[in-house]
Amino acid sequence: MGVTIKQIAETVGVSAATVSRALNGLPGVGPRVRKRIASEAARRGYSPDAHARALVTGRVPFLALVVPDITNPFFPAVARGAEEEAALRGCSLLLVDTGDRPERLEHALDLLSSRRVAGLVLAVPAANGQAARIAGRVVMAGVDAPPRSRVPVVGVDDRLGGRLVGRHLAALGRRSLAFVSGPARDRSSRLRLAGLRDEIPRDLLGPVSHGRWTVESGREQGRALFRSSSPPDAIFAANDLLAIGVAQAASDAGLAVGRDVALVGYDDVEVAGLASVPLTTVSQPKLELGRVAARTLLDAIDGLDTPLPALLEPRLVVRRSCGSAPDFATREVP
Amino acid sequence: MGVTIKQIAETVGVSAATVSRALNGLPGVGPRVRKRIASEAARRGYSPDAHARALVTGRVPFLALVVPDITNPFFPAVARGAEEEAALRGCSLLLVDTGDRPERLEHALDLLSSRRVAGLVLAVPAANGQAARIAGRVVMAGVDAPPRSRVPVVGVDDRLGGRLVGRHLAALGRRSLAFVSGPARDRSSRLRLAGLRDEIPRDLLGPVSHGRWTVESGREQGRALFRSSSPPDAIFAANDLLAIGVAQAASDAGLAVGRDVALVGYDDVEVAGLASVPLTTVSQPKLELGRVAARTLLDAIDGLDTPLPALLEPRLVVRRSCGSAPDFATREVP
DNA sequence: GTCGCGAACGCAAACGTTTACGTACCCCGG
DNA sequence: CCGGGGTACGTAAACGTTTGCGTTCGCGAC
Repeated sequence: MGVTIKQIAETVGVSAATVSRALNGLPGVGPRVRKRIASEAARRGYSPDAHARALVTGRVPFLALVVPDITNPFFPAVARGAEEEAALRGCSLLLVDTGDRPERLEHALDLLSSRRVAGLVLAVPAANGQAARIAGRVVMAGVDAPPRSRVPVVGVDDRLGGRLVGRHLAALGRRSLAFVSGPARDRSSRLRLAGLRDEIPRDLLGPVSHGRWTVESGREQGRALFRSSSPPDAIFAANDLLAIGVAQAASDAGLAVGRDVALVGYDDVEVAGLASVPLTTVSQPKLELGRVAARTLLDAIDGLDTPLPALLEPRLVVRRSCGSAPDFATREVP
Repeated sequence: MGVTIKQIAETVGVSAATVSRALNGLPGVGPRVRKRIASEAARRGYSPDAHARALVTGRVPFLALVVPDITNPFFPAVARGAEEEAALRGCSLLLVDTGDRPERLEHALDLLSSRRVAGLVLAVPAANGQAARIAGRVVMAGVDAPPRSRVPVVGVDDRLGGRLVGRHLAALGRRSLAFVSGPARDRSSRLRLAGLRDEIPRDLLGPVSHGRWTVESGREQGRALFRSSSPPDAIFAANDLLAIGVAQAASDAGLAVGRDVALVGYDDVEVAGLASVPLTTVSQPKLELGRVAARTLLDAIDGLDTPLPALLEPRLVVRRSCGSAPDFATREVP
């Protein structure tokens, strides 16, 4: 620990420059000296100081992933994908959990300007004012870019996801379909609903309600639905947690999910497959989201022509909450 | 971006040293110059280059958390705790997901020796051979240290957790208790069983079985139990995923969890509270685990007298899988 | 024998900070 | 008026690398 290039140079009897070249595999050093340097470096357990190197080369071997809450089952997979891709390019991954505190996002931007990281993968919304400071070193993952900014976005096609659900539900022959959702201002809410509308007959769609992206909110919205005079016999929840809440409300009302009411979620978090009645849902390619975001970012940093914003494809996972019952197994629909 | 201390020094008309002192709040610079420097720095958007600073001070503002699989619902909370604590001390958190590949652990150790990070929080087991390279800059979180190494450990008291379950189960008046567990060689399996034994009458404990820490394994072990001639009426699963699997097996066998069979899990991952019948389980203080681990590590790095290895206390969370039925609410037992 | 040329290596500057040390200056007590 | 001490600054070295440029040397071609 703490052995420098100079020390190696001294014991081998060459200059520091030669050691540097030898260890980096650059030409300009003879095979004999190269061997001696290599073995001496290995013997002393040398590894180059990253900061000195970064100082002169200008390259920083770090990316940061900024998430609102790593505890939310959606993000760990994104993190894993991003880390894998970063590792492929010799980078490590910083994790910044904002916990919805804006100061933490500011801190992440500071990481950039102090050159602690080479780039940022933002999985949280950013304000316009911040766009200027981040040009070329940031990509958004799963969230919109600040308006009128040139920040590349990689996301998942929410409208397509909605269409997949619509197609599936339309084929089921239910009479009344409700849409249970998160905040009305969230684009993903709106796009998933729009996709749904694309694929179902007009008179099938019943009540549309909004709330937060939580189990509790799902339970409340579900309760309201089942209390109504004409309760729906099919429900699309724009989120798995909401769907779980709706399932609880159904259970409270004495209704059996899958028989009395068809239920579809969104996201395919782990809970979905393990719920009391396994949830039919739309699976987001979370791992790939992280992977593509990291790749796009690294390309942008390396000055490659920034590829067009990418829209990944979600997948419908049919389980038992709509009546079809392939046991606990998962049947996928392309 | 890219404005240096010298440039500021030049436009203000002082030396670089003075700028450095002013910006760091050190004495030795008059109030007038200090103001001018501060405002000029703010105007140009200066922030100090982390690598140059690290190079001369020797301090690195990074910690790394090494986990086997960030997708496992146990670790995100640990990460969050570690990151919060690190942020309090001005450090950011690297995430290394080994995916059980040993080379990735080696890579994490390389992070240390190349001084990319100041220390490591290891949530994966390490070999003895690696202990030497990491002295004083590593703490283990939730796993054992390599044998005969002086690496500090912060963990959760598994035996106490087992005792909590034992006490709860003993008070229920069941006749036959089975223990369903992960690999027999894992210490946590053994300790949780030992704690259970501490608190229940000898003749209550029935079959003890082992497998992997997965839902499938739980389902298999559960199936075996319910097929036997004298099936247990209480089951302690050493892991929530196992418990979920056991619940599935019970359901398959036509048994109602909470009535026909009491079931207790371990870990309190999110699924536990959302399962078909909410799971009574032992909650690990995951957030605190990460927090304390990070704190211990930072103290050790700062040369403070390394505090004794810490054992955190788990908590019993009573839900409905043992018969008591406080709705979906959670009643905690101290 | 000389010229030239490439290979192998050394020299030294540079990256952006921090910090020990030196120096000028001011103020006050003698 | 002089000396001493404190304050406000500047100078320069150092941290560990990388890299452009120069030097030396050996060797083949003429």
